[in-house]
Amino acid sequence: MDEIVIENHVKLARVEQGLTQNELAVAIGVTRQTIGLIEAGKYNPSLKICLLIAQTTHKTLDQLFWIKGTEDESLNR
Amino acid sequence: MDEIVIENHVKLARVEQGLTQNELAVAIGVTRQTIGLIEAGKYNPSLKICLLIAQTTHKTLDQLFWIKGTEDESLNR
DNA sequence: CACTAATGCAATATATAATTGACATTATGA
DNA sequence: TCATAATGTCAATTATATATTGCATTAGTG
Repeated sequence: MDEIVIENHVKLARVEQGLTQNELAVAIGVTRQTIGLIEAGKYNPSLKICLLIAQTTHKTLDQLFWIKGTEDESLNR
Repeated sequence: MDEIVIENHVKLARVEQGLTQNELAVAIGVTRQTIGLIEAGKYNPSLKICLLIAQTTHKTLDQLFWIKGTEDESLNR
């Protein structure tokens, strides 16, 4: 369960909505730092935060997050 | 960020694959208890575990997890 | 019924996500 | 160029996910 790498399009989705890291964070109810770390892929967020990011940015979970090397990786934009 | 309720179809997906909680847990590299708690909706798993469950059960994240009350809730089966 | 696999459920321990506060750096606009 | 917004990052602390162990309960199967 440890070797995998998670990639995401959170930054892309956020910018598309014209939101700053802080605005997204406040909308969801987390800290700016948490958003920054998630965007940087620095850690492994909770499902709840992922779902709230998806809801706020009008994306699906699958569009936002995937395992690096997944075959359909190029599909989620 | 706290009032929301997360629902999931992890149990359904696991049974469809003919796996026990323990087999799924071992395949993913977590504990049986972790799978049991996730299926029971008792807590809020990490994205990494969610992605590994999706990969192992051949489901998408969106098919497995959603916010209760989401309009397209009836679509993810 | 007896035996075992599968699941549920606690208590405690550990790892790590997430917060808080602060400061540095990089845009960006007046 | 100056000012400020936005982002990066770090240290310290808190909250919580996950592991571990053990035992109880349920579901099948002989």
